[in-house]
Amino acid sequence: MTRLSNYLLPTEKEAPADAEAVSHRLMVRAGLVRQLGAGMWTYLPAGWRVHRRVEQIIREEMDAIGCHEMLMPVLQPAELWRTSGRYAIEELFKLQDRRGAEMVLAMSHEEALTFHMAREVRSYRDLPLMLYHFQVKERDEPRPRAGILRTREFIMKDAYSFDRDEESLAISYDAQTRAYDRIFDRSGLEWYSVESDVGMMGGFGAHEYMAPCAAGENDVALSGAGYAANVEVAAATPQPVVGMPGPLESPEAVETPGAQTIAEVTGQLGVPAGALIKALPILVADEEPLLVLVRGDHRLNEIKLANALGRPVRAAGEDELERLFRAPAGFIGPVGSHVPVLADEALKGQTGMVAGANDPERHLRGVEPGRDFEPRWADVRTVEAGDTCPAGAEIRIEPAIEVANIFKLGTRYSEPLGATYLDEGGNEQLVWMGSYGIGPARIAAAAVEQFADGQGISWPRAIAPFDIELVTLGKEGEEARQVADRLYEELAAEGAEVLYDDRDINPGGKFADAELLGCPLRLTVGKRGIESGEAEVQIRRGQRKSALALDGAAKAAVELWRGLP
RNA sequence: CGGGGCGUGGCGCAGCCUGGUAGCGCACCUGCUUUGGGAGCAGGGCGUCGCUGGUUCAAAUCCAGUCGCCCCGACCA
Repeated sequence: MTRLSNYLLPTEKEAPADAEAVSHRLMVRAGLVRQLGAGMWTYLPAGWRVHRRVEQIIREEMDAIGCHEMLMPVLQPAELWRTSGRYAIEELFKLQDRRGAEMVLAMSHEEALTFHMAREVRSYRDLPLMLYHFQVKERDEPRPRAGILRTREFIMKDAYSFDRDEESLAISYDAQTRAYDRIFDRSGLEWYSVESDVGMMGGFGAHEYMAPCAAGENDVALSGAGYAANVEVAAATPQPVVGMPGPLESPEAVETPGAQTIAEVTGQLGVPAGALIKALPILVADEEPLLVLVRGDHRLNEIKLANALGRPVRAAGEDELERLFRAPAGFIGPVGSHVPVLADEALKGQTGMVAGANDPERHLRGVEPGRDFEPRWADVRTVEAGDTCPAGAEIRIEPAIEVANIFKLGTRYSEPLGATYLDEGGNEQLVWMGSYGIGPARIAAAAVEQFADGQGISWPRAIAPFDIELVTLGKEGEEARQVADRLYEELAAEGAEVLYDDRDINPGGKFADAELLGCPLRLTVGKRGIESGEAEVQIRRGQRKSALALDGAAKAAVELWRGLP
């Protein structure tokens, strides 16, 4: 029995001054969560109920595809992470025990589970396997933010698949995909899955599940034709440049004294930014200079560049510019470059372009890639709103929270940790792995973001802290109290999870708190309704009110609840 | 890692520039009234002013250091 008079639900009229994100403000105000430190959050009872409901949906769908729940430690030997090659990660918390033995706090559990699989799996007959757990992850985030959206400690459902080969991995991956689709459909979120970056550490296929909302940390490129990709990897046809200058027989120097930025050059020469070649000095693997070219109105996408090269990249520093590129900052250009040149596909076939002349006083115009210099070509620019997707529809870009990701790991962990099996022919083979994560807290936060209104939270019914909030306007001993007490029992008998506001405060305060907390249905029992034999029911989303006959009200309310989103 | 901001009762803030023994709203407690949209009146409780050191007769206020928290960017296996 959950009576508000005997429950910890500390609501606040005002949000903490430092809370910006809608979910951060509302979850604190509604009494769901409280902060303990930077990126460290406590779930109060109602908040934890939300988390557990999300967990339960995930649990049911994992179990349904033959993925089995287990539990692994957060505290782990450092040695394991040295073996996998992940010990150097800065986000990894490192510590020592009293004897000085080195330990880590796990930020995910690939090492631990692969370690076990390496010992327990021996034969092709033992595979495939899918396992998961809900466990705390610890990450020394450079910047925790937005309440429970990005924290240093959080609970993740992480599943891992173990297969004989790539084909079998594809089947496991498919099963997980189907389970994930069902999980997000059931959660009541607005969501979609997108292609994502596979990262530098191998892997060869990845999707992220995104929940669009203002507080989202990711930008997603979408089109009406169904294209959906994280801008980290999105590819599209660029918009044409209007007002391009005509071609020239050969590049021609023009005086552009001191013009260092795109704006200054376009201003002095009277050409659109898209007519310029932006030259970016890049260091590949911290040592090799590379001049990367993008159209003047485009932005370089370092992730796409790193993926195209298969090696990490970073912008060159000022001293490295002089030393390795032998060119002055701001005036660098591809014609006569001292270092290799890589050009973005958007520059292919372009004529009449303006490029730096490696000279502070002038630029070159009439430049043609392929004629005046020979670059390596790759798609390395950041997609923009208004570009065209591969199916021909216009791209829009919107922020979204990454609520889950699925990833084909391949043999990234089985190899260093020695997870192998013997095939039918008695040959030792590496196990093929996949990993599949979901952040329940992010699902909760995304739901708050997506469905909040001026009054507060409006939970999808599947993950609300309670199904129904029952408000009585009667005090101890009054009829409205006795009728509500009875209704509470009837609702419970119907299987509803009910929060009963039996506090002795003004009606306005109860209504305001109920709308702030956002349970999908509110039932109100007051003197006025009793006289006409009715209880009032309000659907939180949209705040539509109607009357239910007190006789049979519980059944009717639960029926109504079933039809809600 | 770069930039910016903030630490004064549970929450939101004022006071700091110009040093003189801490205040407002909400919340909380008691009583009476009120009871379908955050109610009224009266009374009351709660503060090492983040911490340490310095200047001074005197520090929330000035100086130095330090810790914590937030925001923007970078980063995010």
